[in-house]
Amino acid sequence: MVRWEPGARNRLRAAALELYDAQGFEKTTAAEIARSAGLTERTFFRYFADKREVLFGSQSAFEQGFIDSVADAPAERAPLQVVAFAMFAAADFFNAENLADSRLRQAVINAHAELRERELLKMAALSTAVAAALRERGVAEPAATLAAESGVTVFRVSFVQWLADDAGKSLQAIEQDVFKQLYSVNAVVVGHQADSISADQSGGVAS
Amino acid sequence: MVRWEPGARNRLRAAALELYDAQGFEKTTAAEIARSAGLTERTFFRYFADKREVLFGSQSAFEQGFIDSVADAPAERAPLQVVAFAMFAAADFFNAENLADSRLRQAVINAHAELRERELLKMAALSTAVAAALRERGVAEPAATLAAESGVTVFRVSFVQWLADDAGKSLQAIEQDVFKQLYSVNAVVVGHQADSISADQSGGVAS
Amino acid sequence: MVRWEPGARNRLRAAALELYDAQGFEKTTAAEIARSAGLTERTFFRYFADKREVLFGSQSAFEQGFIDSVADAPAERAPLQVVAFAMFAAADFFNAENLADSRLRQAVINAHAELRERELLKMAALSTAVAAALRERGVAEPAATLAAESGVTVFRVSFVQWLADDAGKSLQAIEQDVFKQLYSVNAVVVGHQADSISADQSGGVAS
Amino acid sequence: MVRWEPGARNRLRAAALELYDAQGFEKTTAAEIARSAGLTERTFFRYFADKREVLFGSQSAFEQGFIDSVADAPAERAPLQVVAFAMFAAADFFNAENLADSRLRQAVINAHAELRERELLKMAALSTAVAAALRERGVAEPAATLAAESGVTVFRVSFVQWLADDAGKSLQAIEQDVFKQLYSVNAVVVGHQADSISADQSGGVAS
DNA sequence: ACACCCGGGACTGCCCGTTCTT
DNA sequence: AAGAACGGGCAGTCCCGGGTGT
Repeated sequence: MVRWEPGARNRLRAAALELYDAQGFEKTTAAEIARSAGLTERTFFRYFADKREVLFGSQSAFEQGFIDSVADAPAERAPLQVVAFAMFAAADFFNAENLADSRLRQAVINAHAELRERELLKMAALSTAVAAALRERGVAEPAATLAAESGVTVFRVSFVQWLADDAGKSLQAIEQDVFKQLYSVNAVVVGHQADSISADQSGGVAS
Repeated sequence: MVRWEPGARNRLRAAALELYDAQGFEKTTAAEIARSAGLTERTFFRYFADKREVLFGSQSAFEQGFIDSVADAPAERAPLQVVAFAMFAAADFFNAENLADSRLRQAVINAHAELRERELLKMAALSTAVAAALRERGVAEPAATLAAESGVTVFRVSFVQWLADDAGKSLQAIEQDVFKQLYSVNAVVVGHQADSISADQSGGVAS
Repeated sequence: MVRWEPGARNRLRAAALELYDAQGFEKTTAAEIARSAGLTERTFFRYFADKREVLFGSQSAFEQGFIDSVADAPAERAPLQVVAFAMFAAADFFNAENLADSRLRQAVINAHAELRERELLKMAALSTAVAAALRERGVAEPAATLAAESGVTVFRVSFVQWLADDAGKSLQAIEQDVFKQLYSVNAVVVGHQADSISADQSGGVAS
Repeated sequence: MVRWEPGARNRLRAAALELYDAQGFEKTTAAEIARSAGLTERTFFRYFADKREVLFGSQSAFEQGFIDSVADAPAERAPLQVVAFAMFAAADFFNAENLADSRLRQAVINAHAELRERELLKMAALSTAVAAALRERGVAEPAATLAAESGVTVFRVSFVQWLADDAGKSLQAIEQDVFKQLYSVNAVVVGHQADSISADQSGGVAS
């Protein structure tokens, strides 16, 4: 007898996802979801803080894994490498088995600005937590925040590719590719970038 | 053609900011804002799509400047330098005159998750637009998105510092510093980062 | 023990009828009705789909009785007689006890086109249901619809007379009279009506 | 020389019909109709009292013809025959040329209860006017009302058939058929109907 | 005759508190 | 302890109308 996850919660989540997909997020009322799960609207809101949260509550394991892995990363790594390590470690929360579910969920989110907002908030919370974990490791600001944000950006870009990819490439493999791309983007001007930038500025933005 | 900013809009914005600051965002009703501006709730929603938008509608000039500057950047620049150029160019939308306003506005936003959500959405829209502008310049994906996201991240970190800074340092100057930091974060492993990362992974994430 | 006074629905209905009568339907706001019943506007709309429906929700027992009696009518009756039977059977929903209420309600309805619209819709729904019940008995179209509409028309005319009548005549008795009148109206030309009509037409509408 | 495009009313009507048909009546806003006609919402309401009226304003010629024909009917006719005469006379407002338009319009009306309400009100007004015209001819109540309602019912039933008919039968011809059916419905019990009805009642509704 | 600005009210949906029942 | 029943409060959208300018 599992007390932790009552059936009601999952029934609500499944009903919500299906209805959001079928008729759109805004056209689906909380009462409708509840009815479709055999419950009342009031009960829906006892399980989920709001109509959006029903799509976001289940990612906490991934997020926790990401954050914990920052602490568990080998010492002596540069901040960005620590984030990469954690990101790779957490990648197997998304695998071939839940690819279809992830695609459906993401399609629903992408279709509605309200849901995008919530997703961005979750991502921002993740990157804030990662930055905090980096500071715990002794990384100073703003390096911690920059590394954390960069890592989360790589994850997002990779995730989109993973969903779109039909060749069955793993999320981890994609992350590695994207990470290399990030280095390329930054490496172009390596060595003199800071100077060239300020030089640029003095000439280019004569305010 | 838009003739002139109607006074009603500005009165509503000012009233909203003041009330959000004084009693909190959620405790302030739209009717209250409107009344305080000498108008009705109905008029409030004619000007602003929702209660949050009243804090975000006025940034479009900055955003447009940012995006346009991407197109106007000198040729032969690396993507990240283009973004930096645009960011620097747009920085003077925030100056000593509106510092106090910006601080107040940001304090209100930071205090409420709902407003943070909207801000994140605006930032995401900005970075999407910047990425598109980069692609117009011939930058391929995912480099365009990575550069755009990195640039917007730098802007955000810089903006926070600018608001916190009491020494009167300009936003542009701060942006230059943060940009250097971003290069540092990425440069640590320059030359062998990609290999070291994949090597890391094969040994480090054998879950 | 009880947090709210019971009978919210009835209180709302009573308050609405009184206010509609006193100040007119349009000049009465839903918020006003609710306030007058010790409730909020939101609750008013939870009980009644719209501001008009508050005057029409309670007739369903009568309508159901009307329809059911069509099915219960003795076999071997002509369609119009079946409808008459059902109409007579349902007549005792309106008696001396609720005459005053019915008069007040009807006065309010008659005074406002919006309410007349709704009443007509209810009557149309009734006659549609009666026609369907007739078809269940084997009556073909368009006879079923014509009989149902005729019956409902008789009911309406009778109802008006019943409300206006000060002699205390029962609705059923009036219905019988009106029904006879309907036969008279139709019987005048019995035997040659169809021919005379078409003949009429060829000569009469040639212009 | 003309400052505005002429025919605003007709443009609005056409735009409304198209939008009501394409996306439904309720999902179409007045602002949308106006925009689609190159006008403002305010102008829409200057032409049409409400959103429904845009579908009903053009029938007045038919209604006037119907009513006038009651007065013009040959003397010495029974009330129901007078109504029939008028109905036949007015029938040529609906012909093969406007059949398609009528079908579209009716499909839109049938799809929305709000529009059905308004149509019923127009029909009720018509039958009231016809009854008044009959009284002018010396017909007493309730015969006038019964005859008028019966006639309008026949028209409605006929109109539905006309719209559904693919054989190109004229409205007038259909009206004649339906009128015969009405006589059949009433004639079944001719001669003893009144007595049998009251007898019925005394025995049949005693419960 | 049309534009724009604004008010006012109907109505719906989200989200919440409390009470009663199982 | 879960859930139903009942009601409140506010956001937000739409219909409709008045007023003013051009």
